[in-house]
Amino acid sequence: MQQHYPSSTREVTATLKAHGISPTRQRVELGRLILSRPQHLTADALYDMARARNAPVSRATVYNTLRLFSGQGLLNEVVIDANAKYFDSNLQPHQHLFNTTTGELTDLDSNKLLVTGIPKLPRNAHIEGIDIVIRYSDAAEH
Amino acid sequence: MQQHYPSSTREVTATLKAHGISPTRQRVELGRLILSRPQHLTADALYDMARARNAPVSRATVYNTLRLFSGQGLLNEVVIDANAKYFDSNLQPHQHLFNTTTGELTDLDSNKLLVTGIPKLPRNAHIEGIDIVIRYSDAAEH
DNA sequence: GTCCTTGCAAAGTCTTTGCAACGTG
DNA sequence: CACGTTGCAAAGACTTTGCAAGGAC
Repeated sequence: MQQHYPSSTREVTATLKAHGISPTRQRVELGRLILSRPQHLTADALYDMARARNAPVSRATVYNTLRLFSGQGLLNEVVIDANAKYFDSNLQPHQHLFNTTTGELTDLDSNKLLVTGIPKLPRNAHIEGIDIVIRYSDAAEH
Repeated sequence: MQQHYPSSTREVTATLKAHGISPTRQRVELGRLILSRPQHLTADALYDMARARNAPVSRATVYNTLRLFSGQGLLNEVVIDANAKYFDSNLQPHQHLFNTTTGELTDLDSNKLLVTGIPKLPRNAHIEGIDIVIRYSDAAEH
């Protein structure tokens, strides 16, 4: 199932409504910034982005909106390390490639990676997800 | 290669020295608590543990010591989600099983899980590690 | 004695919250 | 108008740091 990334005001408004979120000006602005393509943003990066586009929004609203979007299934939270909490607009199952030298985070298609040997879990256990992060550095180790 | 988990004062002292860490009373106490077996502890849990054993150590020292131990390769940091930063005394390659209902975090043997399909990285890229967390819940979804 | 370590308290960072003003229907 | 939302500033959780007192060798 392909994912759609809404970019226009109208599209974002419709997406928010479809997820039970009332489309205020700030939410639509933030939605256009983060939902329009697969990407990973921190709260701070989104805040800066909004200001840069002359669509200033308070930090509180950025945090509240990200929390709301995640709760309503519009974003996933990705924790790459203790100091980097990203919100990911790509909702397809996928994995991450993290360049520890540059901090660059890229997506890997789910169907390219295969994990085998997952142990049996208790009968009532329900797997919610498998998070995979491949970390690599650019610098050669000497 | 099997890993040894030092538990006596003497063993921990030797381990610290072997890693270039001067074995002060606080460090040896904390080392005995966290290095003696494979486990995952947060800074706060270690702090509480030390107090419970009548080996009180300040929070600053707990944080500084955990940072030092990690930097010297005695511990790994594991981030399971945005609100849970653990220090893991198991240095063998392994993966994590995280029960989202109870918060329980268990280790999986590296050789049971197999990941295939890792894409080619640039020539000078060096894979530092592959972090895998399988999240599951106890509750049945109705 | 010299240098490193500790513990306290203060400062920092990131995130959430209380609340009055504001907007939307 | 009623209700939800925003923005500010304050509060919170967690972690780091400055510095004087204390400890290791």
